[in-house]
Amino acid sequence: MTTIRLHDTKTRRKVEFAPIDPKDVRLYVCGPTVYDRAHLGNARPVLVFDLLYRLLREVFGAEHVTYARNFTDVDDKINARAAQTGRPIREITDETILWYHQDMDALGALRPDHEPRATDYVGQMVAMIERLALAGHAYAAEGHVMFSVASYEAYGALSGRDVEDMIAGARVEVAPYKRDPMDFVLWKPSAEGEPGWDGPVIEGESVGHGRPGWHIECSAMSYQLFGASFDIHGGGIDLQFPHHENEIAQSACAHPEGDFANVWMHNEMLQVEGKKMSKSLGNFFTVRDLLDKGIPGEVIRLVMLGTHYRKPMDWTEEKRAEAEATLTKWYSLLHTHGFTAKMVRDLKASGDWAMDAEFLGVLANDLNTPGAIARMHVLSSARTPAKLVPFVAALELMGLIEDWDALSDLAGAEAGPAIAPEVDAAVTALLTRRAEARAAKDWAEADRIRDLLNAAGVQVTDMGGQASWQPGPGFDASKLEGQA
RNA sequence: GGCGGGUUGGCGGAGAGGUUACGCAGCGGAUUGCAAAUCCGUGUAGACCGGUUCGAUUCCGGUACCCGCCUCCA
Repeated sequence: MTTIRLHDTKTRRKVEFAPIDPKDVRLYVCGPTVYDRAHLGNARPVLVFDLLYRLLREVFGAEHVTYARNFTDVDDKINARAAQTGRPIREITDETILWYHQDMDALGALRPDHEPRATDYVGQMVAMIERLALAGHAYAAEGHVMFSVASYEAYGALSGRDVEDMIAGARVEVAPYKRDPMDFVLWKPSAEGEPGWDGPVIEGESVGHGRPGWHIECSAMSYQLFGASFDIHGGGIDLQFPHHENEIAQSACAHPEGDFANVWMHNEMLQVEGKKMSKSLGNFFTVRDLLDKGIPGEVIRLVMLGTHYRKPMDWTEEKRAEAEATLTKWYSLLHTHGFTAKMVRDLKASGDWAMDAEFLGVLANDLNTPGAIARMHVLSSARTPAKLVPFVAALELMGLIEDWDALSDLAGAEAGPAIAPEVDAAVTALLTRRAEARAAKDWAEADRIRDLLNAAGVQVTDMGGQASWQPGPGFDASKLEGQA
């Protein structure tokens, strides 16, 4: 069996991945707060952990891996959006979840097995908060329930921080209801009109109407779905502190019988043309923006996987173009070798389906996707359908082809603007004249016609004595007027 | 102020203490009437200064620069 090695943030070392139960490998990833379209940065962890999910399924068997990714559907940003638009919260979160699914589906990300919504687990959160209070790790104050950081001595282990240092840094929020500046909210009161639930009962007294703090949801939901110990917890590096540190504190104190997550994985951030993506710099865009511009999801996916997940990744126009060229080349290659949905099905059924061991080994080495892509380039140099099978298997594992019936569309460059019949007729007429000139070996005239067409952005290709054409960059039919 | 990450050839981007990353671009060649496409060949780079070592781009220390987190954030 392939050995998977993963970089564990907590120990800052690469570890051999040994699941608690190989028949039930459990992966939890922090999902989005659903108040708006997912931006490109949101797509990075989705794609990184989608690939981890696929790798785990490949190695342990699809039926032995469970992937959970939450939706945070209770949050001040959502409340603000509701207040600002006058729309019901549930309508906003439902709509955003729908968008999220559409956009991530377009990137070829598999749906997780569980997508728990925070609001469906408030009861479990309340129970966990009460449990923490009973064990002396939480206290009620002014309608809030706070987690007492001082009660958990291992606090800071994940992010390598020292509580004393952080207080010295003086960037912690001081609030009157905090016993200690580092303490964080488990439950907070809701005002009139804000979403709220009956709060936990602490020392025989109800805390009152309110809503959960942000961190508790992941602790409660992962416990409900996976139990006190599970294998991998993932998310963006920006969540390492405080979100994940707080999750650990809550889970470890509420369920000291478990280990919570054995391996912690964090992806680095995304930049755009060398700069942090931000609305003020004007380089902020959503996944939908890119898709609407005609950039296929596969292209976005290949660009993302072209940088190792633990390094900052820069989204650039140049990378987009290179990824698009690579994919078009690969899809055309398979198309010309006659790959179809049926052929792939038959290959899988016949036992001739084979995963390249080197490819899988590279990928299993802490999800080295750039290395895996490099290996795919080597595998793609095979020139018979049978020898291309390892390449095809790799392409599938990378999630770069979901629907083999779409191969011909993918292979034939992106469907450009429709060609008007009169333009087609004009080009064809010129090509006919060029064919006559070529037949007469009048190369000067033949090249003159091709130059003319090239000037209008028409790409002429001579194949097997036949000339064909496609609109290329800078295609402008008006330049052909009067030339036929 | 605290914590962490990065610096690789023209560009992107990996692994590995000593032997080809890979892709794009470029250059040379095959093929083609010429092109396109394709194929073959071609690149000794590793911020700077020290140290360890028979040998370091790869390990250790320092310097410089860049970036992220510490506040909602993937």
